[in-house]
Amino acid sequence: MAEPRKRARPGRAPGPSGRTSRPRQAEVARLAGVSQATVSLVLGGKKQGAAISAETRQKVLDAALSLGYVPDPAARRLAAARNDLLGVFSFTATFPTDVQHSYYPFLVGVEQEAAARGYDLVLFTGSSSGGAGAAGPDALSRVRLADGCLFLGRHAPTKELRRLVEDGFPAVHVGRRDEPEGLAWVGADYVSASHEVVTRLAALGHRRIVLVREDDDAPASTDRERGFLEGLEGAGLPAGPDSVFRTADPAGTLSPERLRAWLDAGVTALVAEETDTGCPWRALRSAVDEAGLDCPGELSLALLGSPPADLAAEPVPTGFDIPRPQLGAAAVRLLAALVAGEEADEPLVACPFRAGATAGPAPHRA
Amino acid sequence: MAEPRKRARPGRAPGPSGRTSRPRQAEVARLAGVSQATVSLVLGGKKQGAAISAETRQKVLDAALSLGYVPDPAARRLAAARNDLLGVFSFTATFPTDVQHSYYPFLVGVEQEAAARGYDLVLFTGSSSGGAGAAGPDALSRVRLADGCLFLGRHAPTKELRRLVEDGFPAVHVGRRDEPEGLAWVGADYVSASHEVVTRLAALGHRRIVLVREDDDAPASTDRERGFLEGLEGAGLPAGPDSVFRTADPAGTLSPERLRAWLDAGVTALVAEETDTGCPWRALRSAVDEAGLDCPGELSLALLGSPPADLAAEPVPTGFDIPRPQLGAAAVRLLAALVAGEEADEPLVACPFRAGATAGPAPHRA
DNA sequence: AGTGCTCGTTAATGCGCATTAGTAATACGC
DNA sequence: GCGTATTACTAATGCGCATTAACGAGCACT
Repeated sequence: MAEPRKRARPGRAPGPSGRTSRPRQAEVARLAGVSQATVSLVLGGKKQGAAISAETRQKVLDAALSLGYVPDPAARRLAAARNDLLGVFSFTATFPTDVQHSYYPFLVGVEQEAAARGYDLVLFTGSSSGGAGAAGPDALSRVRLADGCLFLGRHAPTKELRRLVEDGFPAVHVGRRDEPEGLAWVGADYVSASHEVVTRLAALGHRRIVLVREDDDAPASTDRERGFLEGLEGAGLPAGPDSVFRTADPAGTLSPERLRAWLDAGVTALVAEETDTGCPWRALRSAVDEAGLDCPGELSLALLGSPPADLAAEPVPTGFDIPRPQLGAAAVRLLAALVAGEEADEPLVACPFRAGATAGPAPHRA
Repeated sequence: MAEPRKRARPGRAPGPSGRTSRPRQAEVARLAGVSQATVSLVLGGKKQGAAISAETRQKVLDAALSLGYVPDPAARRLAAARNDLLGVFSFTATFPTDVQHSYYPFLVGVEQEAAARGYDLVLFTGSSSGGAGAAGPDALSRVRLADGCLFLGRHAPTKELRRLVEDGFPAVHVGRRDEPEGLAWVGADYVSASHEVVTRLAALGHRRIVLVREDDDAPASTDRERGFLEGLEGAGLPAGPDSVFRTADPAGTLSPERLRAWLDAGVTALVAEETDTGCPWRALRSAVDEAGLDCPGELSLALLGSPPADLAAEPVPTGFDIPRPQLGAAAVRLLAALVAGEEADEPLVACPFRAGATAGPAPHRA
């Protein structure tokens, strides 16, 4: 018969201090003079079925408190229960040094909502699974430690996500996503919001409006373009193929000359999409400055999203705000529902219009 | 002889799809014609001791691949008696809406270092343990589910922290801290950095320098004051009790008149400490503006810390930078050492001097 | 007194994996 | 030809918890 081995256990203070390891249910049970099963029933027991006398319950609670007992999340999980942990997985560092595309605003909402529902958050990182980036095919599977997981970032590996979804693991992507079929997501309603921006511009008298977007087919870009085009249509404006300008190399091609050309062609308003990097908007602003154009006067500008932090001030861009905290909160709500086995869905969050100061009445045609 | 019950297992695909649950090592073993233990050895085996023939190893790997086996992290962690989780506990929301005192810069370092060491992060929040704020007396107990925990924020409850420390739970506070004796911490070397700032000012010819600080006896404030006084002493300057000005209500008492009075008394440089709120510096700046003083010309200003994000630009304050990411990383290193049972300590992180543009040579006395 | 309850508690079991003692098989030495 | 290494693998065990069958005690009826 193998003797119980003594493994080195982390969490146990080193020898001299004489301290013991984290308490287990067994120790609580001993102290309370009951069995381990009883402890489990008392502590785990939000449930009804439990028939525990008030006296016993109290003894157990006291013992647990005095020992500072806290259940082991892994064991809880393994025993087919929940551990009240929600994962957050980003496909880049969650806290990038480059303050640009950070998930901070989402996390504000995520934290609040999770806290309100009694969940703690586990931050997983793409890179942490090996430092060398892509890691194994199980990079994502670490999230299974939690009851469910939120996914942030554009470049989620579809294949591995599909696996999680197929296994019925509760997963929610922040941002619209078609790829792994069946993956739940919450997203901002870019279509409606973009539509509205165009409608407002049209109401200001603009007849020729051009969308500047990145040359990337992320859903976020597609949605904005769709809303933009629908907006044009709704306003009875022509929507030719040259209504949309794609910038492969934004800084290079979006030149002051380009701007002049548009103006000459009758364009009076430019709409840029917001992205991680803020490239289109940045390029637009600098081109306008270089060309020496008067922004609300000669040319109206709008931004389909929130401006990057570093140029949020001064002329507040006309456009719409992405309610990121609300998005984060909505994601947590959805995830919590999935974890609970419910079938909730609340995919779209509305983006309020932001008046700003970069759009004005269309200038009278020469 | 209890019959194996069939529990509803999360992570198992629901019935109709006909999917079977994801494979276990046992299935891989069956397919490869070996035992579960062998599978574990092959798959888990970064270790040396394992004696596995190349042929068997390959069979197992093939089988695992063909079944798409991924290990269950919960089981892995349970069996390994470690969960590779480090806690992060803030005494306010970790992601405050108020962008002022955010822990973001720390988290950058914390995430990086934790990732590099293969730890995931559990985010606890003061409020998450009950919604209604203070929660039970065991609010802090939750952190025990991690292997160790980082504490952020000024207002950590000493009593509960003491409990954790006494139990040998690995805990590290970010920021110097005496209170619960034995609590490990990492902090910025405010003393040396403040000392240096004063030395530099003295080198510029300033003879009378006043420190503006909050009326709070946090270690961070105390340290700066100490460094400030030592700096004066080192430069052979007088350090009377009126060298330090405490602002109970900063905006109110730090008036332009106050400034004038200092100037009249021969003060040529003011040094403000940095705090969560940035109050002292903010008050100082606005008083100087109101008084219509020429900053580097008539009066030199220095900030003992990094400026708040919203007024980081324009005249970059002379002073020192707090290397928060490095602090976060150092905290994780220390915590990891404690978890491993080592006795490492690396408490102080140096703060580099920032030349800035708010300090210049002392004006010639009239 | 015996039968049928309900109530409170415990013993037993397994989740999926890592670990170690142990066994079978082959190689080596004299 | 028999002990001793060495190699390649398997059986058995437990991590900490949730779950459930089973059990003893008390009580109300026949």
